[in-house]
Amino acid sequence: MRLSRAFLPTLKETPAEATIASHRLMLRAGLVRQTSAGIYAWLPLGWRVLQKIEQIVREEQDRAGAQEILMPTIQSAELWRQSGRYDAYGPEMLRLKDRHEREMLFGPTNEEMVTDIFRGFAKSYRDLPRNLYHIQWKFRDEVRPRFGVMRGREFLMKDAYSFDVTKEGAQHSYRQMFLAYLRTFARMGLKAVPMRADTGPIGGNLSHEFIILAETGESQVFVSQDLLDMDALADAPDYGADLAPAVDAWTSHYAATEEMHDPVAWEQVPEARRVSARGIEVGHIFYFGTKYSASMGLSVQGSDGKPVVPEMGSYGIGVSRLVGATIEANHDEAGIKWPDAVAPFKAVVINLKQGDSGCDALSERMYAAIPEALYDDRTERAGPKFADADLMGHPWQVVVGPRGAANGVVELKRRATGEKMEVSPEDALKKILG
RNA sequence: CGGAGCGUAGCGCAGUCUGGUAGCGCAUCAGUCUGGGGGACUGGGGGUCGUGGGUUCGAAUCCCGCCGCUCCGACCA
Repeated sequence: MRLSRAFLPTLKETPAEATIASHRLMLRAGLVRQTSAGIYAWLPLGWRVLQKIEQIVREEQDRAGAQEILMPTIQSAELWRQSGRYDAYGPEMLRLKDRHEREMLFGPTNEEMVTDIFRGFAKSYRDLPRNLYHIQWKFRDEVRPRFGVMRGREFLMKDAYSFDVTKEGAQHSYRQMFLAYLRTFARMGLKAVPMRADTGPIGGNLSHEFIILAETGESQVFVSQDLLDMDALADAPDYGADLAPAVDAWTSHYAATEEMHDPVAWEQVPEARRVSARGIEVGHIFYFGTKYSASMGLSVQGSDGKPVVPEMGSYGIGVSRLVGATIEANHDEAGIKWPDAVAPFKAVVINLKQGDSGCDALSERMYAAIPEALYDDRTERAGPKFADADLMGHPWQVVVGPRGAANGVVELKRRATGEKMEVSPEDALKKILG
């Protein structure tokens, strides 16, 4: 994409409403534009990141055996009355009426709907297990939206729902998602820590939160360094095998949020290995048994001919929140430092002298050779180009200036480290594409 | 939901206390010069002062209602 024609509006000054780093940078780098309290429009740069994250989530869900569907944002109140949650959910649920005065709602989550869909098809224990997920916009009418997309009212979420015949089967489904989540966040360049969680209003009795560490996180967390040293991508799980050992390896180390913190157990962790930090919740998984299947009349015929009420779990990832969380974990004073996997552009080619034949030719050549490159072909001076490149946070900056063009070299800058090197165009491409 | 604050040009703000017909920086447009970290000069354009009402000869400014947004706390994917 050529910057001279792109809709990538950056701001020199920070809009007054933004107080935390990710919100400030998302507005300044032109990722989003706020349209109401807690509601955002996604501009090209932000939308690209959102799609990158979504795609990683999708690939890891599919790999773990979940199947993608797409359920609507608007739901009928009738469905929620069946589970008893229509009255229980409270003012966080946005309720509306259609022209026939039928009560509707903008879905804050989809347990009822997916159970309704599933019960329409599943008749036999042979139809289980299944895990269905979708990536869809949710609305929760937060009392106080804040921190930009990190606590918005409308947000993009991946939510998966598993159906199993037995508790053991449900545990297996839970573990599949547990491991899939670790891989998902690791691929995004984030260090996510699973922590035992309170089950909250969704119910059930087995739950973990996935929290990434960032200085500006909203909750206090306590975690053993041993857990932080583990590599989620070390070996790909065999999702069909017994996953208990793999999950146990992760849950055997101490990790807790402030609410679940156990000072006595914490004392058992060697002092040098204790890490006390701030965290941002980016995922949450639950096993909740037959809470919805029972209340909504989902049952299948078992191998003995008798009805079985499926065991369920639900698994959420805050996709839009991850954009903010990634920035919280990867930025400096000048701007964003995108991890390669989610960067909106792989590299920016900065032409320092637009109109100079040498610079133009070399820049065009670099631009053509790099897939997903942004080309800063504006007739700006060097200052604004460098500033915007740092602000937008492209992993690589390919700087083409008159001197370099004459000598056949470019300057390559790695945004994450600040490292700069003068290299031949070929070596630059090798590093970027390699 | 308790407490506090803010709405004036695209963004950041001054002007409001003490009423007299709207200003600064950045951005933007035209031109000239410049050309490796948000450059300089010259000349332009752009504002229902959130909104409705009231007071007044006269309201961005005073009074009342409403709307929107933000911050702190409680709550929460």
